[in-house]
Amino acid sequence: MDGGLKLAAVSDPDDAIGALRGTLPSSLPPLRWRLPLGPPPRPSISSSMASLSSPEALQPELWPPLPIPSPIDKDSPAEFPEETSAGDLYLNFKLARGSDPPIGASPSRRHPIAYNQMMKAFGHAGEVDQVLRLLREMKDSDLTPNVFCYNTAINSLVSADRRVEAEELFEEMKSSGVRPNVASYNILVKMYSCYSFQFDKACSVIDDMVINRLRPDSTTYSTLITGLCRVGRIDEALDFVAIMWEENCPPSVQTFTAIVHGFCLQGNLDDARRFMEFMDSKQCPPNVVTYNVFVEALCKVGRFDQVEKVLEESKLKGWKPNVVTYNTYMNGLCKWGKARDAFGLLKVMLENGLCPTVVTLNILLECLCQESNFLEVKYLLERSYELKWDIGVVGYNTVMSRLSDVGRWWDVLKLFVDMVKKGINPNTRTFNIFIHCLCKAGNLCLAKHLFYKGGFVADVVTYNTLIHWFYLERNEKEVQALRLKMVAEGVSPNIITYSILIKGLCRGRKFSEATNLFLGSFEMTDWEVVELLNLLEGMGRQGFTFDAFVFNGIIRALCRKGSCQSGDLLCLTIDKILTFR
DNA sequence: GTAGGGTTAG
Repeated sequence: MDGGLKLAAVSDPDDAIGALRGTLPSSLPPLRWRLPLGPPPRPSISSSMASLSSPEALQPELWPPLPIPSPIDKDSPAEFPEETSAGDLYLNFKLARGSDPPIGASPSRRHPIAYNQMMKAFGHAGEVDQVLRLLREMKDSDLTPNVFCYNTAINSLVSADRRVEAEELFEEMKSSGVRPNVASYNILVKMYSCYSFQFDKACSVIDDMVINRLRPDSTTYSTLITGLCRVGRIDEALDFVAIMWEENCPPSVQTFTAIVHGFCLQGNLDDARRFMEFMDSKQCPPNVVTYNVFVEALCKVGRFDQVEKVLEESKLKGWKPNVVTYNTYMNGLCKWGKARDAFGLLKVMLENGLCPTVVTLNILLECLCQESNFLEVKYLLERSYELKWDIGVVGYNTVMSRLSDVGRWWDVLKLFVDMVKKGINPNTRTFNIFIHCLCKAGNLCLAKHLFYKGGFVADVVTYNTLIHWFYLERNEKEVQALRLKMVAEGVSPNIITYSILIKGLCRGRKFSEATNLFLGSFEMTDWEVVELLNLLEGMGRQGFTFDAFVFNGIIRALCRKGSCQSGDLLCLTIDKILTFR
């Protein structure tokens, strides 16, 4: 931790944490690419096409006789009057989904609270531009946005990963005379800790809080801990747990769940389980969210026997599986090709009084798509409107993505039109699929036009897609323009970006020079640096040679981000460089 | 009565 936050080393107030720490992994992610923990590969495209060309190949047994859920009554288990087909099942689904406000709507009551409620609803629906429109509308009239309104708007920008705008709006709030409160700062901490993994900046925010006489609270620390755990820096996360105790701000189940999640992300299920036992011993037992995290990790490695055991023991352990638990379980089964078992879980959910949500349906849709069971999918899509089955943008994206994978561009276009006709707003991912589709179909020109004129906010995937295809065309001018726009828009590159750029530069035989240039353009997170080193290591094994340009570039990038002061990452890099030679 | 932290789908 190299940020400005000045925290004296605290003696660990809890021996158990200290004892546990001794067995924990080091704070940096493992040096080598981790072995994929995921499921076996998807079915091949050729088998997909085969199933499409012969309807007999459809497997109706994928839709086992399923019960009709009775109207939702959360207090009593659903009844199963009779067996029915999949279509009838969906007819009876009541999706737990509130309606979103229509685009362009304004609150009828001209009051900050009314505005804030609508802004929050738009933010929840991912309509950040609508949130900003309402904020401007307030400012343009005689209503002054208060700290709640600003917090809502900044938070929605952060959730959409529009970090530059979030920072600007925070400054605008201050210059408008609205004093940020603890929640405002916590939103910024979340941005730096959980979205860009710039922990030094997150700590600077906490410094600012203190300077402004605001005391970091449990949310502040939990947010910081969440980010650290997401990049595998569990040891440092535990340091902050110790600080929380020291500061009389005891960690909560949220704090601990973030740590369990950290272990799970590393595939370290033993420590995850031990940490859950530790939670029990601290009278802060794991709750349903903690168990959901654990169930997900078990699913990823295909330990469904263990999942069953965890569910069986739930009553004994004092927690109740919820919809997320079952969705997670179903998703795991689908990913491991156990479609039948996943569909079978619908019945179990209903028996337990849980109603499937739009997420459940999207998981099952994805399941069908993975099996390229497009006839079944098509049937559901065509009838979804009359069935009142709210498939939503995620469902459409799922199907469009898979259709794009198998080269059915025309069907992607038809679905796009279909969703727009139904009033479903395409999102960034929809555009990404569309752009990817255009690129694969050889119409890079139209893809570019859509990117610059399409009126949507591009994310890192959009940039990656276009950079990849322009590189294949050896169009360095467009690549350069995209890189500059990416920086200007505050879109952070991810490991895929680095990978594409390095591959592209190698193809252009300008490896050393261009990599150096490239490394100088971006600010990298610790995780990205480590992954980049792994990438270089892999390339080294394949016979690529590196020179001082490359290593200078990495070290300069590290120093730019301030890592030279902390030393750990720098030492790691230098160690790595020595192994390359 | 309004804002911020842990989990699921594309």
